[in-house]
Amino acid sequence: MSDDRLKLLQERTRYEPAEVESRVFARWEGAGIFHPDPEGTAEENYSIAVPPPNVTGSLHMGHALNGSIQDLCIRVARMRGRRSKWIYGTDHAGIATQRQVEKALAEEGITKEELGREAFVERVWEWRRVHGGTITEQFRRLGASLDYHDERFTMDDDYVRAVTLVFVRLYEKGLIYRDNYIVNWDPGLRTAISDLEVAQRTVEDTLYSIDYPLESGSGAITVATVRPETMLADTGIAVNPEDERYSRLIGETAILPLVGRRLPIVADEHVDPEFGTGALKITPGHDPADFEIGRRHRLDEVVVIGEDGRLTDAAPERFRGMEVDEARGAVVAALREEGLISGTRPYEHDVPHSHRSGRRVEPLISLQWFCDMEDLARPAIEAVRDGRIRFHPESYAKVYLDWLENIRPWTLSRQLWWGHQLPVWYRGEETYVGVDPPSGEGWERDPDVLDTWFSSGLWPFATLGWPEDTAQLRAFYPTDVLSTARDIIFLWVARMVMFGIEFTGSIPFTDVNIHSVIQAPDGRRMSKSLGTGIDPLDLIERYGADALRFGLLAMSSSQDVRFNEGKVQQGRDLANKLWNASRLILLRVSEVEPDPGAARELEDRWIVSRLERLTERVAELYDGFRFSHAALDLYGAFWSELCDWYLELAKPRLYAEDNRAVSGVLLWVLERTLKLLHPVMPFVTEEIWSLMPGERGLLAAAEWPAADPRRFDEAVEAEVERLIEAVTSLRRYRDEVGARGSAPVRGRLAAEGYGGVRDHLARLSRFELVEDASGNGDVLATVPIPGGGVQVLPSEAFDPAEAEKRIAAKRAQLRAEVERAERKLANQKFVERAPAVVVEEERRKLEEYREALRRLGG
RNA sequence: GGGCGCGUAGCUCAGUGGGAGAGCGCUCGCUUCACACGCGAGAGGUCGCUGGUUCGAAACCAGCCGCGCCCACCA
Repeated sequence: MSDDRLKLLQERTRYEPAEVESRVFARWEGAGIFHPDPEGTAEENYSIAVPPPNVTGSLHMGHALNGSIQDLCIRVARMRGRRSKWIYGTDHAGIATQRQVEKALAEEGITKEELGREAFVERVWEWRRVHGGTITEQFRRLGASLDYHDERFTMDDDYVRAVTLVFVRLYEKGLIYRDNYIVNWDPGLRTAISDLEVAQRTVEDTLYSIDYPLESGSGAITVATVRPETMLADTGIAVNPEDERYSRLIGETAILPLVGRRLPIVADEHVDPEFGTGALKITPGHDPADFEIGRRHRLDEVVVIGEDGRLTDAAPERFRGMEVDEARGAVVAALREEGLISGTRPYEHDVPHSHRSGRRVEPLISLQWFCDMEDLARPAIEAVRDGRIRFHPESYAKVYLDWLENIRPWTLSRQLWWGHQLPVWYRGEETYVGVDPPSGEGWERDPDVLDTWFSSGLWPFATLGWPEDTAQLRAFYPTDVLSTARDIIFLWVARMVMFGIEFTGSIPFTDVNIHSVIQAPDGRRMSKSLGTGIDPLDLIERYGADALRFGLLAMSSSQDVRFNEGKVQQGRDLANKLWNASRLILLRVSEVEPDPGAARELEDRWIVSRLERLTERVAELYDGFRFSHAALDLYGAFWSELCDWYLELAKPRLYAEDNRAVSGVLLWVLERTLKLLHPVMPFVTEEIWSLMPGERGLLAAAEWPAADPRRFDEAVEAEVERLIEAVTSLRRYRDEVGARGSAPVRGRLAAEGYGGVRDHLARLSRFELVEDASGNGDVLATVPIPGGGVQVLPSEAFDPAEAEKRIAAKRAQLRAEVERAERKLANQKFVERAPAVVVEEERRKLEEYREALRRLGG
C-alpha cells in the first residue's frame, strides 16, 4: 500500500463519504463498466430500463429509492459476470414541461400564443438545455451505475420516428381512430386528458330537484342534479324499467324548461330508483354515463359548454358566453323564477379532477384521437397469467389484470404544443396518416400532440434503436427487471407490455418490482406543494450516498412506509463501522492471500460458516426482491457476528507475532463482506476494496460469491453459540454485582465443554478462571452457563453483599420458568398431540431450569 | 360500491402455527490499544377489538373498529 493511503487508514477514524464518493465514481466511469458493449444475446445479458425521469425534473425520494433498488440489481448482475446495461434517458413529459416553460414565460409577461408554436417549442428545447442535466448529475451522486454514455430522450429524432411509426401502424390496423366522443376536458390546461389522468376528489355540492313539465300537460317529472347548468344540453330523461312509479311515462315526452326542447322519457337499467326521484336527466354532451345512455337510446348530443369553458351558441341566447359558474347561478335563478326548483339539499360526492392542473374536469363531447385497447390487452393479460411476467409482490398481478380486463379506449390526442405531433394531415374531407408527410398541396397537419405515456410505452425498445434491428436491441431486449411505484402500473407498465408484445413480439421484461411509496414522516404524501418533501441530495450531503441507499432500502418493506431518517443514520453508522473494522484488519494483517481454508480455530470456522450462510441468504433475498430484509440482515450479521464476536475472538491472534493464518481468514472475511454489501453501499465498499492488499481491480467488477454449503458447520455454530451465551451470562453477572472497571472477577469453571474456548471465555467476560481446589467454602455464587456454571470466588472486583441479592432474584425467575414448563408438560393433550420434537424440547428446557436452580441452591 | 394494504416496545418497522424481535430513544456501567457514528448490561409489549379453528394463535378463519391507497358512469 502506498504511504499516503496507509496514512489515511491510520489517521481517519471516521469514514468521510464526501471525500470518497466523487473519486470512486470517477473510477467506475473511467473503467467504462457502466457502458457494456452490445454483444451477445439478451438471454445471457442483463438489462433494466430506468423509468425515465422528467427531463427538467430533479431527484425526489421516489427516484432515490427506485434508483437504489435498480442499481442494486444491476450491480449484482454485473458482478455475476453478466453484461449489464441500465438503460438511461429522460422523458419530455409533455404537460409538465410545457407548464414549466409557460410559467417562466409568464414571468417575462409573455404568453405562448404571442410567441407562436414554433418559437415556443424552441424555448422548451432551450429550457431543456439549461435544466436537462440536473437529474442526471443527481443520479451520479447516488452512485447509480446507469449507462450515461448512451443517454436517450423521448424527443430525440430516432425516438420520434419510432413513436410515429407505432402510431401509423396502429392506425393502419384500425385500432387508432378519430371520433366525437365524450372526453375528460381539463379547463385549466385546455386539453383533453385520459381517464388515468383524472383523480376523484370529494366535493360539497348542492343537489337541485327540478320539475320538467310533461308535454301531455298532466303534471311534471322531477329530476335531481348537481349541475343545473348542464340541463341546457339535456336531450332525454331516463327511468329504471322496473320502476312502477314511472312505467306509464316511458315513451312520453317532457319539455325542457328554459329551452323548450322535447325530451323523450326512456327506460334504462343504469338508473337507480332509490336515488333522488328515480328520474335522471340525460345530458349526453356533458356526462360520461349520460353519453352511454344517450347512445343506447339514440338521443341527440348537444354541447353547451365549449372548450374555452364558456357556454356555446347551443345555449339559449341569454346564457351564451357565460363561464360555467356564472351560468349555473343564472340557470338556477331562471328556474326559480318559473317555480321549477322543487328542492335543494347539500350533497357530498366524488368529482373528477385533473391530476395535472387540479381543476374540476369538464366532461364534454370533442373530436379526438383514440386507441382501442382490447386487442392489445389480450396478449398482455396472457403474459402475466401464464407467468412469463411476474410481479413482486405478486398481489399486483391482480391489480394489473383487473385493469386490463376492463380496459377502455385511450384518449391519445392532447391540445398541447410540446410533444409528438400527430402524423396526421387533413385536406378538406381527406385524412392522411403516415410516417412521411403527404405529397401534394393543401394539406394541413393536425396540431395536436400525443399523450406523453404513448411514447413512454415504447421505452424499453425504442431506447435501443427499434425499429432498426440494432446490436443494442439484440443484446439488451427484452430487459429483465422493471421497477417502479404502483401509481404507474396502468399508465406505464401495462402499456409497455402491450406495445412490447405488439411491436417486438416479446414481452419487454420478465419481472416487475413494485416498490414502497415513501411518505412524509407524519404519514402525509411527500410533495413539494405540501412542503412535506425531503431532498435526497440534502441527505447525501449530510450522511453520504451509501447511508441514504441503505436507509431507503431498509425502510421500504411494505406498501407504504413513513420516511425514517433514523434508518439513514443507521446506514451512516454501518459505513463507519465497516470502515473501522477494515482499519483493524488492514492495519494489522500479514500480506497473505484471503483464504477460508486457513480457518483452523473454532472461531474461524464459525465465521466462515456464518458468512457462507449469509451469502446464501442474501442472494435469496436479492433475487426475491426483498431488499429491506437483505439490507437489515447484512447489517445484523456484520455488526453482531462479525464485529461484536468474531473480531473480538480473533484479536489476540491478530496482534500476535505470527498472524498469518488469521490474516488469511480475516482478509477472506472482509472480501466476502465487501462483496455482499457492495450492491447496497457501493462507495464505501469500493474504497475499502482499493485499500486491500494485492492488485484486485474494481469491486464493482469483481466476481459475485456463490455460497459453499460444504463450509456450513452446525456443530461449530452450536459451540460458539454456547460460548456467546456463557460470556453474556458472566458479563451480566459482572454488571449486576457492580464489578469495577476492568478488574477481573475470580471464578472457577464448573461446566463441561469449554476446553477449547476457556481463554476466550475468560478474556471476553473479564473473569480470571483459576484452578482452585480449595473447597467450596468461599464460593460466593455460581453463575449458570450452558453445561454448568462458574463458581465465583472472592476478588477485588466487587462487593459480595451485592451478589446475594442478585442470586435471590435469579432463583425466583428460574422457579417461574420451571413452573411454566411443568404446567405445559402436565397438559395431556399437549404431550399427545404436539410433534415429538416440540415436547422433547420442552422437557429438555425443564431439566435445564431445574439444574440451574439446583446449582443456585434453590 | 369493489379491491389492496396497514394497526406488534415511546418512535419507525421486522416477525405468518411452537416460549415476543431490530434500529433509534430510555436506564446503568465503560477514555477495554478498529470505531463514543463506539463497547458492555438492562428496562420496556394483555401483538387494534370480539368470537372461532388448534394440544398450542401476534400469525389461520369470521365479524367489528381505526387509518392509508387504488379502481368505479348513482345524477
